[in-house]
Amino acid sequence: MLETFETVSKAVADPSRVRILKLLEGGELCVCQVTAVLDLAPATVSKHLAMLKIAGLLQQRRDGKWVYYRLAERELNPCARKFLGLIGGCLNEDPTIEEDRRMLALVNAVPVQVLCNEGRAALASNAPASKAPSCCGGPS
Amino acid sequence: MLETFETVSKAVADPSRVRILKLLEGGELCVCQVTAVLDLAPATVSKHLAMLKIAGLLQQRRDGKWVYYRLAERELNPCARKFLGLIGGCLNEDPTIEEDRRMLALVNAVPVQVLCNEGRAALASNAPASKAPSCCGGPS
DNA sequence: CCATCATTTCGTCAGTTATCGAAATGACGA
DNA sequence: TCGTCATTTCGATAACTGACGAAATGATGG
Repeated sequence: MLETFETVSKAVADPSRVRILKLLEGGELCVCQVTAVLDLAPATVSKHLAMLKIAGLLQQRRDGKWVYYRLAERELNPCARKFLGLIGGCLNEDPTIEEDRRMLALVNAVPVQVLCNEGRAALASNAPASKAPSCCGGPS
Repeated sequence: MLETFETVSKAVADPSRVRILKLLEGGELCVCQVTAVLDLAPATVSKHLAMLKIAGLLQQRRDGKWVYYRLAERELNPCARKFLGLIGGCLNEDPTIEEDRRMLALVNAVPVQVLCNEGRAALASNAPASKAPSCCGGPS
């Protein structure tokens, strides 16, 4: 029991992994989507996801080339359930978490295939229109 | 906020520190009492306690030579409060935690001064009477 | 004042962890 | 069957952490 608690609490005791958990509160995401939001190397993100899964906090689903992760629902681990509940009630107004949610909105506006090919570059065109002076979408 | 969460969750993500928190659910204890139960070096215990205090999970009180720690009550940190609540509902049947509680009962049966002088040796006489064959307290 | 003693801080060591790039895996489509 | 591509695993590196003994701190009691 203490060992399980340790596994889960260590999994949660890292900002990148907490950001992932908060992202997944909005529904499942594939690895490349999470990677695009966090702006980390795919290998790093994959490892974080694996750790969260081992702790019983996440579940996995494969769909073609892509692997989707989501918050564990029927997880057998009562400790993990408690931690998920705690995190659900936390950090909802944290600047980093809010920024991640904004970034996620951009990510969701792009098909997964495009995102995987282009990475964060795929988001630029849909971004807050900070540039693009000449045409398309000006105040008319 | 994320930073605070990280501090608190890292503080909780260590078995020794969780054992301390569970011990203190029974009320305040001085450093040497915690040290006797955990069977770690005083410096190590002091560091753990300091970390838990910085995270807002513990409060401190000095009484003469001794420093007493207790679970934070009026702590301003909502994150710490949530974690304390979670831990309060966890691990109550964990073998290590139960053993710590048994050891704490022995520790509480000894005056603090004696405990500080003799360390764990002060507990032997009150222990499950595994030795002491000749006199005093036989079944008679 | 000074010695004592509980606690804390300092310095160090071994073990762990987050991160990355490179290579391996595994599923899809030609 | 073979190449492509998302994901994972491997290997290495830098930073962090838990543990300890030794020294510093700080309050008590003579």
